[in-house]
Amino acid sequence: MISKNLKNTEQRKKIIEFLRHSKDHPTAEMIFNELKKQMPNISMGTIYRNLNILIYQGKVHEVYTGDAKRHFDGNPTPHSHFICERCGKIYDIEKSISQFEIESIQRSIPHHIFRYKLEFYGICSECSKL
Amino acid sequence: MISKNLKNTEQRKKIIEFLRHSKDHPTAEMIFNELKKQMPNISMGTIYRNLNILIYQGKVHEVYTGDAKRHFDGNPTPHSHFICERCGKIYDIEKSISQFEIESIQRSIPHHIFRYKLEFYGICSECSKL
DNA sequence: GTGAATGCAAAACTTTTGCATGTAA
DNA sequence: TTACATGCAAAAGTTTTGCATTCAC
Repeated sequence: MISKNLKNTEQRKKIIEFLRHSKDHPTAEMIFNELKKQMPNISMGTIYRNLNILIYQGKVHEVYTGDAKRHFDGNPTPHSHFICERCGKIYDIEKSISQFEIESIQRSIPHHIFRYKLEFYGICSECSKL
Repeated sequence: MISKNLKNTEQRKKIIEFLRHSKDHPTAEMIFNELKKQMPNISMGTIYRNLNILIYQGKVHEVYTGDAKRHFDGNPTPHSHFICERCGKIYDIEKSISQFEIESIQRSIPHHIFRYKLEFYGICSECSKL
């Protein structure tokens, strides 16, 4: 269970900050390696514990690419993803589907939608060149 | 690398068949436990090896619910998912977004879309009652 | 002061793999 | 006959957890 009285630790702040500015959807290990430069003693346990809190709070989202690792996304603006099946790279896509479509789907089901995730899979423009 | 001359083994047939008829997006372990009733010696290695082939072929899809396990979906008709954040249950949603929206997004990016995945998160009607 | 968070290491899990054997085509 | 597939067990890899200590409030 996640406490209601969270503390604003240096580690947590650094993790959020890093994810806010990161464009490449890092894994826990990538975050760990990056923050270790500033905080040599930071541990994987701390990374994962904080990521799970941030996800629970909705401040961070996960992207699964099929590479068996979780990728984390701290971009606060609504967007979707394109995942290249050749190189595994994740691209942000600004354009999303219309609110109208979402509302239409919401009306058709008895469940209460809080948020949604839209992911595209294919071959990216870089890989197409090869 | 996956061979071009796949063989139609009893195990592979049973895995596809089970997924085709399953409505509840089982994990590898659930598939294993189910098929073990008919084939007591079937192994997890076989389950995973086949699932990965079937995914590669596009006959089976994966759903990530946030519970750290992969869930598998052999429903061949186009559909999206609603994932309950309380109970973790995955519901199929028949209604999807219009082809027009997808084409519009395709035109806005330089990458080549093969397929997409749409997932909704929230609280399901069962959990709302509690 | 007190509950929350950290670092470290061990444990828990899921998924993959090596290898000898079996089997579909 | 010969690739491909299986079963078994071990290995690999990611994520979680227990515990003593530290830290934010």
